[in-house]
Amino acid sequence: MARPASKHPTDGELEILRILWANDSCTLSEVCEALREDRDVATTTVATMLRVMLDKQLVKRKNAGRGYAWSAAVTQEKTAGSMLGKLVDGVFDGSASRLVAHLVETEKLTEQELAELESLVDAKRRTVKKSRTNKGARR
Amino acid sequence: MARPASKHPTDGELEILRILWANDSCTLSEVCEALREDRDVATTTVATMLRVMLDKQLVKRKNAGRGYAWSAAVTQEKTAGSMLGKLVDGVFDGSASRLVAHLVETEKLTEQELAELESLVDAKRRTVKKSRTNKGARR
DNA sequence: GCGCTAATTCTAACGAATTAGAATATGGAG
DNA sequence: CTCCATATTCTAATTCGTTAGAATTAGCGC
Repeated sequence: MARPASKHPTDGELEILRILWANDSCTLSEVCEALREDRDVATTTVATMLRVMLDKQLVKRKNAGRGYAWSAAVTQEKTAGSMLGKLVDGVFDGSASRLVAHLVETEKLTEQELAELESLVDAKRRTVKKSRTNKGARR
Repeated sequence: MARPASKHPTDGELEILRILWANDSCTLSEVCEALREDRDVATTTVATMLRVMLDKQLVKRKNAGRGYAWSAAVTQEKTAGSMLGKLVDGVFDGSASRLVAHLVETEKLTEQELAELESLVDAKRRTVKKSRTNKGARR
């Protein structure tokens, strides 16, 4: 009868994860320092967030001198994938290609990115085609 | 000093928006009926959600017989765009092409979609190039 | 016109998320 | 060894999102 715990990191949690992804291992004050480049935040606030994230197993920690060394417990790739999946299902009717089409149409990609993308897609098409004519199949 | 209202539709709100996007205009009971294909929900719950969404200007309504005719006040395209932007900034370091690369790598696209995508990208590259050699420039 | 049914509004409860002060613990400097 | 600064834990306030019962309103059928 109340709000369900979100299956994905919240915005605030994502902010911290980004810092940990970029740094591999941080002390509390290092996390605080990084966060304070964007906004004002109390040390205890960050400590509380880390503890909550520890419960959710979004971060992990190990003893290190006067406190803990904090690091991410989920990878950027996995997080990106699940959040992307949710967005695809939620607003693009489950169609990933529609999402990409949207990006292309709204010009969020530079000429250079479009070029890279084209060769990426081309390469992928060839490997997919090859694995299909073999035993591979899948999907 | 507490949680800020999210700038984007929540999961529950998105569920309702999807129904309204697909139907253009609904009565309360039509929304309920559509929701109940997925899960159990009380009529008053839906009514409350609609009222909250009205405050946020996610939906609008006009008088129609015994109640209101409800419809979306935001387009699917605009919503998709802002949520996509948030995801790009949040987990893909602002790089839309990295997001697409992720989709391609993790095989979320069928061979047919890859083909469509390739011609889409190709077409876009040509129009971008053309407008750049002319006065257009923009961005 | 009168009641039944559906829609709406009012009210409220409760968990999740965010924020941070107060209290406590502890490693390192001197 | 003692003190200090930092890190952590405890506690709590506040708001949002989600859920729905109770009460009220208002067409529509007869």
